[in-house]
Amino acid sequence: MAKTPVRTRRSGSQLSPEAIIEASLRIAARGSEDAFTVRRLGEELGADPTAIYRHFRDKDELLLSVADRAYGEILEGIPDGLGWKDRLRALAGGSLRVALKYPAVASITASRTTRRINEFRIVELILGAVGEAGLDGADAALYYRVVADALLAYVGQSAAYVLFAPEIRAGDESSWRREYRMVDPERFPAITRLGTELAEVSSEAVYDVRVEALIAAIEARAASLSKDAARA
Amino acid sequence: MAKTPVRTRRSGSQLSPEAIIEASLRIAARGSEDAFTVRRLGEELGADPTAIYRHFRDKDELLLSVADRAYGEILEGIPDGLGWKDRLRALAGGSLRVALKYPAVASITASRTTRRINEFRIVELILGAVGEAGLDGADAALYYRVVADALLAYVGQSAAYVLFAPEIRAGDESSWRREYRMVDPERFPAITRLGTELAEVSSEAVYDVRVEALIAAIEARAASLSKDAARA
DNA sequence: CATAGATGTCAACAGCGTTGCGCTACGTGG
DNA sequence: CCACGTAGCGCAACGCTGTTGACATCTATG
Repeated sequence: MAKTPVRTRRSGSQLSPEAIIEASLRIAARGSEDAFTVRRLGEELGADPTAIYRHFRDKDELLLSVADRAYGEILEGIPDGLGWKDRLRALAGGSLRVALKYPAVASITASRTTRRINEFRIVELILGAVGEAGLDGADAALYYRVVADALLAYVGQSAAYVLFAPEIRAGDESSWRREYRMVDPERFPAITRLGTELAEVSSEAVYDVRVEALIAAIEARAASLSKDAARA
Repeated sequence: MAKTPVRTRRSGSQLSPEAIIEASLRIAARGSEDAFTVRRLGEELGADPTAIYRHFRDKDELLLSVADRAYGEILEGIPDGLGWKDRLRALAGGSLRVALKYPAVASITASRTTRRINEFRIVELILGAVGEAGLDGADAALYYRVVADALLAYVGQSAAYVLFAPEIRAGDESSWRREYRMVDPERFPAITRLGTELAEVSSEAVYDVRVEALIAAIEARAASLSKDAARA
């Protein structure tokens, strides 16, 4: 009784958590062309869809595992030896890149916690960066959350956007060139005046500004702390 | 032949776009206790679920209309006569409040464009604020997008979070007090050291820091512009 | 007054995540 | 070395989702 659950993989076993996670990433990488469903996953694995439930409690648990694998991919792209600012920039850039590579995963996981190894590594990375910037204790924790939530929210939003059906995306994208050009100039003078510029803003530029704003906020907090210390 | 579509409501008509939107908001306001589905909406209206399709092409169009109504609710809460910073703060606070009031709507709409009247008004509000701060042209457009995307992303993330089934949310929330307390201190020294502080960060504080970081970024950009102008 | 169009009901479809049952084949205890 | 327990998998099915087409009704208008 109370056998220790044996970890030895059966030779006859066709599936494994690893194989399922990799198949999930392959499907997720196809973006909006291929929905990430349990049935599609079974097809990809050449097995019955419900066989997945022998390896993961439900789709949510699978998703968290897949997400953590994606976190690993982000970490791989961050070189050693960077200062804290460049480390955060590399994290931000890598997060967006991986999120857009696996949008189906990123869009669902953006408001979740995986509680798995690679998430711990990213948390440690951010905490290290804000610590290097000069924050500690409650400040470090607060600014960790600011950075983490901001990155997750934005990459999740971007991922959800590229997941939309092409016709929906086309409608949203053209709105700056259509509906926003036909507003009443009396009521909406700024929109009317900046119509051209609004249509030309690139997502990359927006992302850059947001990442730099985060870094500046950390720097400002650290500076105000050292000023207080000097005054005392 | 090419009749002008008559706008007169039929007396026998039980439903109307307005009534459907209001019923949608009632359901959405119940959060995770009551799913926002077409069938549930029919029940709320005392009508057949598919009757909705006589007033909206599909659920997406309904959702955009509902979202724009919610945008109106945000605008109602913003008093006149505020400076640009306080206007942005009021917008941020109101957005979060309304998003958490109707999470089902906010979580889906956060990466969309409604192209409707109240969205225009919010765009005009933000453009006015960044203009007052001293930005114009491409700069105003860029920083509009920074503000709008940041607000949408964060309130969408928050809304999605409160929509999760209670047991999922409980797991995520307790993770800082469980899994994150049991990590290997050798590999994750910062997590180990800051475990207590990490568990105690409040979402409100995180939101405040993010909003102030946005405002600071706008201010910094405006300052660098006026410096350039003075130098010339 | 007749008719065309708008509105609502109903049944049904395809797709989703998930569960229970039955079969097979393996690893291990006796 | 054999029998047994069970892990792994396939199959059918359930309840849920958004959506469609056929049909009925009722109203405003020519």
